[in-house]
Amino acid sequence: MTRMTNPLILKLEQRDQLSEEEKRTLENAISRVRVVEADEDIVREGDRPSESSLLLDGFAARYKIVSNGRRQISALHVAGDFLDLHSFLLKTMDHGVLALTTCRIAAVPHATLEKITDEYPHLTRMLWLNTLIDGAIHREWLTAMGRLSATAHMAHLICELYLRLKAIGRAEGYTVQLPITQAELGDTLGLSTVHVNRVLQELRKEGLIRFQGDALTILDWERLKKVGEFTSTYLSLQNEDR
Amino acid sequence: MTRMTNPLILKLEQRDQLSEEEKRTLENAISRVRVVEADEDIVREGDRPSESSLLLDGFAARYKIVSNGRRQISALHVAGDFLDLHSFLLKTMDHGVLALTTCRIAAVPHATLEKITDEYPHLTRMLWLNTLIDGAIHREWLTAMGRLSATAHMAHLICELYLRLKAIGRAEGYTVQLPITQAELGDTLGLSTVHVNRVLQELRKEGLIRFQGDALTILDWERLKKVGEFTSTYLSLQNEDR
DNA sequence: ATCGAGCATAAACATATGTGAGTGCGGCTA
DNA sequence: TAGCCGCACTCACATATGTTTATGCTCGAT
Repeated sequence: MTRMTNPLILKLEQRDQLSEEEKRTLENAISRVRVVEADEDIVREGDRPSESSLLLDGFAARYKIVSNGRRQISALHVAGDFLDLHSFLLKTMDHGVLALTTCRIAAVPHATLEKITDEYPHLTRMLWLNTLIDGAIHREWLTAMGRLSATAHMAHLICELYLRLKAIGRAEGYTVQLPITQAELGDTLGLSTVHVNRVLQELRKEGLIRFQGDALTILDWERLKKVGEFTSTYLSLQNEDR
Repeated sequence: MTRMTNPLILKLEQRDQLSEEEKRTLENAISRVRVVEADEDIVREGDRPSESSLLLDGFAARYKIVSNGRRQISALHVAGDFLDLHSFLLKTMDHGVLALTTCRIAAVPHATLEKITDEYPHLTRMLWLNTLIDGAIHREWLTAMGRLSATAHMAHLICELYLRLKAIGRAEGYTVQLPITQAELGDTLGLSTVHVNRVLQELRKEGLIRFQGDALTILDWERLKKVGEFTSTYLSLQNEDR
């Protein structure tokens, strides 16, 4: 993996500058890369990982199954995201992580993370920041789920995913590849598959999006943002001293 | 404030041991204590705090207002919780924090936090852990909101609050003081006030809880846990090396 | 070239939860 | 002591979303 293509570094450098040494440290932190096929578990609930998984390519989801077999997805992840950085300190996984598409995953040993916290304070803060952004996204999803209509919630999610994909260079104009089924979107939004379909029809009919196959195009960014009551503050896309 | 009563230290020591020096450092981190009355804002959306607020006593909530004036509470906080530790690295508040009761609040300057990250790696990890637990709670709420019935969701919340209050020594047997109105519970669960009332009636009728005034008593812990599909893993109440 | 699997879509119907408009209690405040 | 205000609680009715069942694509496998 060359430095230029490491999506984690890309992600962090949008939030603050990294020194050459910090970048080198991050690259050396990766112990091995594996491939997980779509629909396979990357980490399971109850696991106590000794390393954290960094998603290099593909789409993954954190999820939980409740008693009647229903599933809730609590996070969607794209290249550059850590899938379970929290397991470094939380130890036991309270949810599973699933590959939505074929995923390339790098392993970062917890021992290495501990060493980073001992020796590289600023890099430690940047990793901490990474988990704080996850938390900010959780809060935003909670608000959308609790207080927005299904349509607004979907619009909100689409805005977020578009910006996150754009931030790692995976948008072409207003089009992104989003290989996520309507059932998976339902599990993300807390909706039934049928209702996801209704809501997508509505967004299409309103001329806000096009979504055929995996290609999602935002046709009217301003109106979509308005429908989804979306503001991007919580994604911390600004470069600041941290 | 004497060491014995510092609820943050109490909280962290349940998760891992702290050295005397770490405890002293935490205590010295507090620059001043203020009191905020019920229904006042502690931090506002859009603020860029230069210090983080540690709740010493009282109940507080993180919240967001959406366009039609509806409110969603994304976190409930009790003594020992940081209300906006994340603002140390996220910089801009993407939500507000509100006092639900009279609150005693200690200020911890971000400059002090930065110094801690430079000099005390283990203490840094413990603060990071603190925010990771917030994140774990968010994920659990997402699952409950998306995939549990209103009744189960309420049961789940009650189980969580009971354990969190017990963990800081604020439970008497199965009774806790919970000075939260039904409207606030609705904003937490994403429900209307009317439905909160229905759901509480049901839990009472089932003999699971008693809730008069502020006193909440769990009458049948096992069945309440079952109704709310509650397991406490996500609260990280175990003591481990971190 | 055919088949099957997975997925998007549709319609009819069911229901959990929301809305609007009240009542009444209990505790402050004057 | 009276009056008010916030809060718990109720009822009748409205609706957003769920459920069940089915159809027909599309694409990969054989």
